Order: sequence, then structure tokens, then C-alpha cells
Amino acid sequence: MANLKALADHLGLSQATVSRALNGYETVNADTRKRVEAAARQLNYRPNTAARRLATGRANAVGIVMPAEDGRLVDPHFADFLAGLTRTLAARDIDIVMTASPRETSIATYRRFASTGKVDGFVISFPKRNDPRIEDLLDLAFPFVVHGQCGATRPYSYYDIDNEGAFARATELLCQLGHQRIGVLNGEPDAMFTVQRRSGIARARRSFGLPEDPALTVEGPMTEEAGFREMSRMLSLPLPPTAILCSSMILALGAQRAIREAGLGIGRDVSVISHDDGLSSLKTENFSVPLTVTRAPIRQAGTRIAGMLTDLIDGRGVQTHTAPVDLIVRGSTAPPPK
Amino acid sequence: MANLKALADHLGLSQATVSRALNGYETVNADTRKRVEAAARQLNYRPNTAARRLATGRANAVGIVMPAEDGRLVDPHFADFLAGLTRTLAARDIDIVMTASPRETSIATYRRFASTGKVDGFVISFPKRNDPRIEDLLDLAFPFVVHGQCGATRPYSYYDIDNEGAFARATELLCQLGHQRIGVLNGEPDAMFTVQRRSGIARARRSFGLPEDPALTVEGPMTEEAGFREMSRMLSLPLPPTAILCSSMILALGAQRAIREAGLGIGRDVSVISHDDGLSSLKTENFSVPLTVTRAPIRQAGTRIAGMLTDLIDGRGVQTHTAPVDLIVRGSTAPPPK
DNA sequence: GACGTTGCTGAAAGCGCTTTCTATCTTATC
DNA sequence: GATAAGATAGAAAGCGCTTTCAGCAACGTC
Repeated sequence: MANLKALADHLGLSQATVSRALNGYETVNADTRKRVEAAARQLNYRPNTAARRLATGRANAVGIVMPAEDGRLVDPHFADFLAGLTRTLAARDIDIVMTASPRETSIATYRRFASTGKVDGFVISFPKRNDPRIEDLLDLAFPFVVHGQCGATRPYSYYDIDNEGAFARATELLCQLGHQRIGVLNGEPDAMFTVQRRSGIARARRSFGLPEDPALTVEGPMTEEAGFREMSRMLSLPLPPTAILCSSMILALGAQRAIREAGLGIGRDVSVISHDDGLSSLKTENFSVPLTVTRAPIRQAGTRIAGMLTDLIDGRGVQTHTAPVDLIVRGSTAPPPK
Repeated sequence: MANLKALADHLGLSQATVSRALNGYETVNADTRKRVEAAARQLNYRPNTAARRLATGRANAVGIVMPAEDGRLVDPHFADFLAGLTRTLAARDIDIVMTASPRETSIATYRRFASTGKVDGFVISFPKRNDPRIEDLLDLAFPFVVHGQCGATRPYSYYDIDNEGAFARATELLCQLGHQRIGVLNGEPDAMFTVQRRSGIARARRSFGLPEDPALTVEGPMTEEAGFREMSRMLSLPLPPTAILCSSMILALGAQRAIREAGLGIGRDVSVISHDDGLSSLKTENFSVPLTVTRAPIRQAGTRIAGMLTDLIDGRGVQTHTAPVDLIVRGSTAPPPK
């Protein structure tokens, strides 16, 4: 394994010149650079990462801390997000280093990663409302970008989608079609996107003079099982919903099963609108009845956040971005049955 | 940000002693150690990772290189696998560093990661038959564990599940129930698990004297869409299958839709067996008709591979493990209709 | 011919740890 | 009381790179 010294000796040059040649400094003679590059290739030289980090103080890596709660569900969307993130960062030669930590101790984990120089910044996933991680990282003045929002008192970088607007429009659509009893299958109550969607729905309801209906609103885990259970329950109510809003395709899958098993038809008896993160393996347009959705590809979030974070690390200031969400109307929405 | 020197000065000790105290060497006085530990906590000292790596030559990190093909689908199972892996490694204070690379250049990426000292070992995912990565890493004599197998000429560490046996047993079950025309929805033809399952099915077929049926066997992408398309095609054949074997739950989801849209009933008209990786968000027991499955939780693979890899890095030799696969019989399998 | 310039390269000082080797002080041993 | 052994701590040499500062030609300029 050739190191810089070996390469320099081989070339009869100093380590300084070789280092400069390889790192694209202007002050090195063109011929010398050529020679150095050729020799580096020939000796298969690769600069040691730890040494370089130690000398430059930069890790060229960003961190992700996954919640390690054992009972917790692993979001299948995460793979798609990660794909977008990793590809974009890889193109800039930045690694992503991942670890897991229980939520209670995650702040300590972030601090350790920051203060040991393992990473130059973080991507914060699954933010909760008033997430303590954000305030802490702001105190540390360490770069990070949040995937979602969390309502901090100071400015911070985030990429979010217009959850509020999307679910307001979805609700409006249902209202315009004449629905009065609209069920909601939302995410965990303290997840920020749940809060945003809740408020979008409420806004639309108000503008149509539709009261809240607690019995038809559920906030909890986003599994197929939960979707099925809660939808079944709602359908057995004396006044069942004629439409349902789902916060994820997985919930919609469960709702679909409940509707079907109740002997009802999607779009005919019950309208369904789901949020769609644009997963590649399972598409909402391919449901038995193609789903009307609010759509925002989650992979784009990964791509964009990668850019925002490298900008931030390079000192280019806080950015925020709220991506628009498309409302795509398909066969699962129709006026309520008479 | 306190460093070792500052801490040593503060204590009036040498860096050497402080370092030893903090790293659990026996040759340091018990009182001294206490003092050092207290001061370290007080000054919030954390050893710099890069410096430590440079000094010890160990990265305390393992690498994962994701295939970066843009058209490629991101496997939702990957999130579950990663969860198991990351948690186990985090408990041992080992980071996982991830990057993405196109398949053609992935070998170069592995080499770069290995020779720059970024990681101490690799987890190889999605192995193909005779995967060139394995031979290359063996040549480099760099530690790695494969998730799956790939048929190299030299011994290497892997964790696999008994794909061959599982699909043999699944096929046998169908044969015993009296099925003669068994369709197969398998994965990409060059993925190793596809090969293994193919051969398990063939073995069971032979033992029941059942000929191969190319028109009823499909190998390709594991998406809901593909499952639907191919199952629909098979059902429109003059002699449609009375049973279908699916290599993933996502394919089964598509097959289910096709069967339903053909006006047929799962378990009644068409038996379905799927492989089940035990994803937490969508469970095969919760299909409208609970699915008979070959089951092997993919998260366990992550957990176990983490252990195998750290063992390997610590010089504890090559291990191989083939996990058994349960065959869980539920309502989706029955004798063929008369 | 003295004097800035410009272009290129080398010496050497870190970056923050670990670890070997050495030094000192105690204590046990005869 | 001399000596060996044991316990503890420090000095210093690296680990492999980057980067500052200095140096040396060669060159044009007055």
C-alpha cells in the first residue's frame, strides 16, 4: 500500500509537491503534475482518509442517526429516501455514516458524532414537533438539514413538502364532491407531518363549514394492519364515512382491504385519497381502483437535502425549501352514494 | 473542544497516561484513572476519530456500497435489513458508512474504500451468481460478509437463508395438494436467490414427476406491477396455473390483484405461496386471504451479519450460516378446483 | 548590475491520538 | 543494606497527510 512518502521518494520529489500536484494546486508545474499523476496511478496510490481528515479537519461525511426503538416500524420509504441521498452525496465524494440510537440518548449520539469529527453535518429524519434534537444542534452550531419541519425558534435548514396545502386540497376535493363524513387515517400524532396534515384538513373543513369528527379521525402507526383495523371500525359505525384520507399508501392498502371485506367498492361506496411518496416497488396507480393521491416523490427529498447540506457545510447559509405536492385524481374518488 | 493535550495539561499528567487511563490499560493507578475519568467528563473530552484511526490503523466502521442504477428499484426490504445491521453494530461502536456506485465501477469503489482505510470490512448485498466483487475482495484479502451466496471458488463468509429448501418444500406442498400447473414469479434471473429458488422448485417438480413449464415461469423485477402483469398473462392462458409461487410479497400483491380482477378467488381457484421477509409494515398474515409463506425475517440477517463481520475483522475466521426457512401454511393454499 | 517578480519546489510544523521505550519510585527478598 | 522485581508515569516517535513559510532559479525592468 503506497503512501505519500513512498510516492514522493519514487518520484524524487517532496511530499509537499506531490500532495499539491494531486490536489489540483495551480502552483505546480504542468509536467510535474503529469509525472505525479502517472506515478500515482502506477503505484496505485490512495491518500489515507484518516490522515487527510486529521490534517484538514474535514470528514467529508454526513451522519444519519436512525431511531433504534425495537418496537418501532421501519419505514419502507426510508430506503427510497436514502437512495436519493446517497447517490447525490456519492457524486460529491461524501460518505454517509449511519448509526442507530434510542431516541432518549440520540442527542448524546449526535454530540459524539459532531465532537469526534466523524461527520461534517447531519440529516435529521422523522422530526417530531418541537424536536429537541434541533435546538441542541443549533446550540452546537453544527450543520444539519431536517427532512420535514419541527417549529424551532431559530432559523434552520429544512426540506419539507407542502403537507398542509396538500391535505387541504384533498379535503376540499372531497367536500366539493359532496362528502360530509370524511375519515382520516393519519400518522403518529407527534410526527410533524401528521400535525401539518391535520391542520390542512381542519382548514378545508372550516372553509366548507364541516365540523370536526373525532370518531372518524385516527392518528397512529402507519401499517397495513392499523389501516385495516381502523377502517373496519369506522365502517361499522352507525354513520360510517363516505370518504377516507390516508397519510400513507400502506395505510391505504389496509383501508382498501377493510372496504373490500365490508363488501363495499372503492370510488363507488367509499372514496379514498392517499398520500403517495412515489415508491418504486408499489405504485398507487396500480391499485385495483387506481388511487387519487397527493404525490411528492420522497427520493427527491434525498437528492435535494444532499445539496442543501453540502451547501451548508461549505458555509453557504441556511436554506429552506417546501416542495409543492401534486393532487392526482384517479378512480378512487367520486361523489358519495345517494 | 478539549483535546488530549488540554486534558493532560489540566490534570498535570502526560498525554500517555491520560490516554492509557481512558483506554482501560491495567498499568495505570486506580486513583489516577478515577481522576482522569472525572476530568474527561467535566471537560467533555472526546477523542478525535481521525487521529485515533490514524494511530491505530482501525476505522471501526464497515462499508456498504449500494448499486446506483437509476432505473433500478430500491428494495423496501433493505430498510429492515439495515435496521438490524445498524443496531447491532452501533452497540459495538462501529459505524456503517454507505455510498452508492454504479455496478460497473463498484469494484473500484470497494477498493478505494478498503485502501483508503475508510472501513475495516464490507457487507455485500444483492449478490449475483459468480459476483465479481467477491473474487476481487478475496484477492485483496479484505474482510467482508455476503448477504446471500454467489458461488466463489474460495471460502468466504456469508449469511444465507435456505432458499432452495424453502421453495422445494413450498412446491412439494402444492404438488401434494394435487396441483399440476404451478406458476412461478421469481426475481431477477441473475440474482443468486432466484437461482436457488429455481433449483428448489425444479427438484420438487422432478420428485413428483412434474415437467418444467416455461410459459408459467417468470424471472424479473419484483414489483407489484410485474406481479400483476405476469399473473394476468398466465391466467389468460388456455391452461392457466392453479397455483403460483411468488419470490416476494410485493409480487404476491400484484398476483393477488390479477387473480381478483380475473374474478377468481385466492385459495379457492388459485393457490398462492409467497416468500415473506417479515417486513414490519406489511404482513402476509393480513392479506385478504392470509398467505401461505416461506418465512425468514430479513432483519435477523442484518443482526447476524453484523456479528459475523466483526468476528472476521477481529481475526476470528470465516463463518458461513444458512438460516432455516419456515413454511407457514395459511388460507391461500388448497387443492386445485375440480 | 541591482531589484522586484514570477514560477516552482522543499523543509518542516502541525493535526490529535497511540504505543514503545525508558525512567523513577516502591516494595519484596536475601 | 544491596538488589531484583513490580508498579506507575513520562518522553518521544510515529500514523500519513496538508499547508505555511522559505528558498531558489529565471526573468524582465530600470
